[in-house]
Amino acid sequence: MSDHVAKATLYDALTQAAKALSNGRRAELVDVLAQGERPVEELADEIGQTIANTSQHLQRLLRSGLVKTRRDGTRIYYSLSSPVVHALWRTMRQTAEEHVAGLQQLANDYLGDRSKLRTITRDALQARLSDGDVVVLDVRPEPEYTAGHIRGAITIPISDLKSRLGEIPAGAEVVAYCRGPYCVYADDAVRLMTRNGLDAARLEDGFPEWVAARLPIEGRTP
Amino acid sequence: MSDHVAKATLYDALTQAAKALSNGRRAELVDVLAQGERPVEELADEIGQTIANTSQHLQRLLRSGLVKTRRDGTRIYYSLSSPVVHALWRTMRQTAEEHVAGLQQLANDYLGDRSKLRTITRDALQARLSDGDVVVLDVRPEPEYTAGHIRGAITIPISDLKSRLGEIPAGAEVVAYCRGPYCVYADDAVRLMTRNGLDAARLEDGFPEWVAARLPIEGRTP
DNA sequence: AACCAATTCAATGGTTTTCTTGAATAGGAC
DNA sequence: GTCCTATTCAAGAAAACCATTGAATTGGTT
Repeated sequence: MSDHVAKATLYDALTQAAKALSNGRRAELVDVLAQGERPVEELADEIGQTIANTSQHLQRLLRSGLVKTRRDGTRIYYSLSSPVVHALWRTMRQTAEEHVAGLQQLANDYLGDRSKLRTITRDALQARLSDGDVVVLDVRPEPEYTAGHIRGAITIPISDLKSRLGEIPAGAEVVAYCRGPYCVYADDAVRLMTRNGLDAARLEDGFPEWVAARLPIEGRTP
Repeated sequence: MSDHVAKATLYDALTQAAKALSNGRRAELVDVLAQGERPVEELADEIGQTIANTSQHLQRLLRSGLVKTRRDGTRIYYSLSSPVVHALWRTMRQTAEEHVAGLQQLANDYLGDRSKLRTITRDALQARLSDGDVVVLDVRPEPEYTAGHIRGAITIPISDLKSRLGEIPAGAEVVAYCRGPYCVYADDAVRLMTRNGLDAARLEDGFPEWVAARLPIEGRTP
């Protein structure tokens, strides 16, 4: 093999990870998988695609090594191969935020106006956790809470929140969190709780970042 | 716009940076541009493509915001928009190294056997720089040396090295460096010098990593 | 103005991606 | 074994991507 061809082949291989993440649907999948393992059908539902199509995207991720699978009876659970994959996704996001034209507008279109939402940083939340005067509320779908959550958090998925507001301990401030900076669940939760007279704020970014910062968690996530 | 469409559009936009880097030729371009700005014709030569094709790849990078241009007379110089772009390229590379099957084999095919090359870490080199008993040799093409190089390094492009071996100060150990871990120039230089009785080693990775580590440089790079 | 050099543009054809649809497979329950 | 469920496979069409070719632009030089 000529040097020229060998070089081209090597650089083609070096871009495989980028190719795997260069599709919006696969990016959504990685965003969900960063919360923990999930079976194909649930993933298809999360990204709003057919099962066949989702399966093909997942196999693309599998071929490039970014995810792995585990069979349990008739179900096949997908999960990220390692924290490096989530780090790549975060770096990619950051690069897009800084350099891709029009991204801010698209983010606003999807996320809505966040200027009126009170947010709290990871460090601030951790500091207040030890004081115990704050309720941490996980509003992600139940399987993601089960797979792992912030230590001491309670779970009320956003879809149930309206009818289960009464379960939230009264008196303390509520901090809601979800999947990350581009997830709207916590936004919706804070708006709903505020309208109902609760003192609510949103944790900046989400659970995977909490894990990456090595802050205390509990649940199945190792 | 429905929420569903807005979300898909946002995630599509978030993958733009990955899409831009998801092609081997564009990855090679970023690797070269990480050394400093270069005009189109030289870039085409570096990646072994036609000028028209190189121009189109560069404009793809430009549209996604990863590079910027500067006109000087009849030439147009391309450069990376910010250090974030190089960080993305490094993270991408690292992810591929850890997860893409067969990458090690392809790297060996192109880089050859490195086991007999002595290498020195960045920190070790910096420590010895103050002692002054080491010659740092930049074997990249001249324009890249001019754009910026390790403080105190001398330049002999790999293409000229054989006929200019006499210029290397005798007596001291020589440390050669080039573009990064996937660049063969320093490898070739160390082999050539060793065959000629010089005491030579290769700096692990290359100039962009030296810059990223905020070690001393000189030349035009800010 | 005429010419030249560097770069971009536009059109073409071949390849790869992506989604859809419907059939095939593999493990579990009866 | 037969049925059921979760997932994968296979085939096809529309769109995007990529290298090639030759023409068009833009700024500089004579």
